[in-house]
Amino acid sequence: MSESSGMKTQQAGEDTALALDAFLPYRAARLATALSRALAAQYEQRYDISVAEWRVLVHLTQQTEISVRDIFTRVDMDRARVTRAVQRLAARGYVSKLVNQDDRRLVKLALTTSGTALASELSALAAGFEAEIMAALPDGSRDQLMAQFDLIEAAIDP
Amino acid sequence: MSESSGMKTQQAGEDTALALDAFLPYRAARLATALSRALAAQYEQRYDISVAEWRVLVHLTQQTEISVRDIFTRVDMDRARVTRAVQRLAARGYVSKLVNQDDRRLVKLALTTSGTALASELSALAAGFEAEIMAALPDGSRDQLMAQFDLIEAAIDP
DNA sequence: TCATATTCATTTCAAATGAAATGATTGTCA
DNA sequence: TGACAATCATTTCATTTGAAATGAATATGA
Repeated sequence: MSESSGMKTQQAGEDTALALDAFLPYRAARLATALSRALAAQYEQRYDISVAEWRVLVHLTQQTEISVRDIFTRVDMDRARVTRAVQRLAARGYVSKLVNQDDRRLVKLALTTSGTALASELSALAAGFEAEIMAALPDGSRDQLMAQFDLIEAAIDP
Repeated sequence: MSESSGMKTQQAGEDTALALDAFLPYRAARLATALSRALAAQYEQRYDISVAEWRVLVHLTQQTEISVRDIFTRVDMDRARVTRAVQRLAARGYVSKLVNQDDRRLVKLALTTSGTALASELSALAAGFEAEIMAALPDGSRDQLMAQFDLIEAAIDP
């Protein structure tokens, strides 16, 4: 407590100081890790599923018979991370891996029966988690946030 | 291209499907990495500074003579990561490390002259980067976003 | 057709990460 | 006062990460 009342021998560049708490990249990063941690705390130990595995599962819930590439181009993970997540999921029987016969470089991924069941449980859990958080925000905040996120991402890419 | 027109042998659980593109934790993570990557691309090679180092620098711009703990409790990094970032910054002469004589367990961090100069350049670069992005959003979006982020973080913590 | 380039999934390897252990210092309370 | 708990920064160690290399398959163009 004596620390915070200590004299500052040098006031660092007042003029150039960046308000970290209002700096978008930093706040986005902080928000993302807080959300990820809080959500992961609800399923990681209970289902023994990592964030990467969870993303692959949910992605397969939306679209089945897709390749590793289909996932990592849409889901913001690199190829290696997707490959590893798929390996773990396949080893535990949640995901099936077949060679795509139309193009044998591609892998054909799909949820198994138990994978579908697991994904359902996880989706429900995730939806509940999100609903709890959104309840603390004014109505319409969700759509507003998504629209803002879309605009920001669009402003970055090109 | 033949891939996307392939038949789906199994339509995965329509009822339980989670819309990943509208799922807050996922979108926050995607936004954060996109912002972090785009910003880092502007300073990483030019100044040879990592994201962790950048955060420590900016934090020291706001408050000088602080401890490692002061940083990692506020800046969403764990102790080890802050220690390492500080080590690299100190080795290159951007940050000074002294023992706090009031409590000799604590380290007293401060920017050096060259560290202050570097932080100024980086802050200016970062502010410009952010300004470009915010220009693509309606007026007031920034405050709105920060307020929403605050609410979400508050809904998570307790 | 055949040589070359490209695409895909995986593996390799070095670096980054973070949980837990460590050593040093300070706080607490009987 | 003195034993024990708590706090701080750092280090250790096992895991995760991602860029680049690899090997297999397909596309392209002479």
